[in-house]
Amino acid sequence: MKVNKELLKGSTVIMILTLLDRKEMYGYEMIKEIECQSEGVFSLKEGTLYPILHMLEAERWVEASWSEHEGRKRKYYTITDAGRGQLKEKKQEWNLFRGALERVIGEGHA
Amino acid sequence: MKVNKELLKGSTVIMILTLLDRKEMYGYEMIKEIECQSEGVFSLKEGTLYPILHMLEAERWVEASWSEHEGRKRKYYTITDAGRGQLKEKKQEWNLFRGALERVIGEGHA
DNA sequence: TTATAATACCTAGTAAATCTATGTATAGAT
DNA sequence: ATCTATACATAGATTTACTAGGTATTATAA
Repeated sequence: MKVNKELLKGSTVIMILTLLDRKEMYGYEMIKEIECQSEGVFSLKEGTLYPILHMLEAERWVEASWSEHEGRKRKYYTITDAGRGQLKEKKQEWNLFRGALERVIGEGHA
Repeated sequence: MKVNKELLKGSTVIMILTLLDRKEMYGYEMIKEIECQSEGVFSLKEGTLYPILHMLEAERWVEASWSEHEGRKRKYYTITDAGRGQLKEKKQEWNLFRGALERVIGEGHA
């Protein structure tokens, strides 16, 4: 499929980039935030999130820096300009996907 | 993730079951129909569709029967009651997923 | 005081979904 | 005669996310 292949990856990446577009965050915090904001629907696993964060860093869509908070080491991520561009693209992709699926399954008039 | 894992499979299955809930169809026809109704966004490959149809049949969500039309053999699929139940469930799942994602990425107020 | 839960990061291996590529076969158009 | 469209099918590769495991610190409860 044209969009969906991107979407499975996209639906996670789009959430991460959206959070980082609001403020810098660390991985563990993102998991809790996504769980909270989605009202428990998404419970991202660490084994899912961390590899994605490393990929985002390799793509230069985010930047990471270590800092210490109350004896704990945290890796804070910030979004880059390229990341903001990607976010915009992925949001358009999501709208395209959602619109197309709903045309097929007939939401809005069913 | 709780929903997404189901959704990648689900987004295709939900479309197939929706089509079959309207009328009986054969595989090749479904590909063209989905492509048309989604305005070209989804172009399901045969290598994707046929294994799914066989799975749906094994799950007893659809039933298949061969018939001939102008010298061509077609395998027509019809939805079962169990299939209609699944369709209802998958539509609820889609709404849950869409709602949760949009709460996180802030559509509706962004 | 010791065990457990919560915080905070990481990776290897596995499972699941879809795609690519390929095969068979017929009908119609060029 | 060859190419395109129709119509089915499967094997293997790729991609994505999960499971399961590992390290380490702090706070809480038994």
